[in-house]
Amino acid sequence: MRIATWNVNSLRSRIDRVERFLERHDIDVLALQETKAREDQLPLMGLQSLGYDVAAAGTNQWNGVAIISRVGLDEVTVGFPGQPQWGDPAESEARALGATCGGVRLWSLYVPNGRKVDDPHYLYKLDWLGRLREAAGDWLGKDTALVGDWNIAPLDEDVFDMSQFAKSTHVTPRERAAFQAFVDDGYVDVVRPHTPGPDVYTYWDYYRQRFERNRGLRIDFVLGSPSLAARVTAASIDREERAGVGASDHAPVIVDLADA
DNA sequence: ATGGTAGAGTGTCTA
Repeated sequence: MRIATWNVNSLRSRIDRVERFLERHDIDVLALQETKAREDQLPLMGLQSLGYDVAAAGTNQWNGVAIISRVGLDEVTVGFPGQPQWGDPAESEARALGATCGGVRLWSLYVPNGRKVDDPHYLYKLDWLGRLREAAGDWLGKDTALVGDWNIAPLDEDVFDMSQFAKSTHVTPRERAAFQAFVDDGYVDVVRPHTPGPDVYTYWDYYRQRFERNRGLRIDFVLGSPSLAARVTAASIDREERAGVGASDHAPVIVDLADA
């Protein structure tokens, strides 16, 4: 089974790229973030004609998560137990969607950005991650994948220039500790071992031709429970998808799983 | 410190 995660930065504006991506890589399950669409705005027809079911959460113009699957889409859950709220509850719920697809419990996660270190959104981000960790502890014994845009660059090597992030979110010790806590609990970054070398980035800002100059961040991750991590046979970052006119600012991350 | 680009959708907000 081949799963993928992609911060698509608007599903409606990029539906053609999404459909081509699914076909090009023969994807079974795709988790999306920043869909920026209400349920009634989802472009379903092309996806369904390709054989996929779609589940989504999101009601505003900034967040939104979805799971697209052709191997089953069961036990769909909007939000995780204990998930903190921010503003409109519907906005908060648009950041986590769980579903069981082909025997794997998959969570499409859009971790709060945090905005600025002195912004209340930063504390919301830390609280959100802590609550997710509490909930995810109960899923360690199953085939679980926590995938999506974590809005954290855990290591200096995940950042094109650390000096530019001296006062920024995404790299602070508290955010990195919040990420590391999942690893300490037993969740495994299943992609890094399969992407050796310096080209680890998954996100390049639209500003200042950051992609063309390869000035990126690694903030999109697939964390697997021990039993899921043991099934991983391959993983890659689809940098091609970030190129050209009409690209998202994130690249998709792809993971292959052996049969259970 | 600010600005640069993109997407939501019309006046800004978010990233």
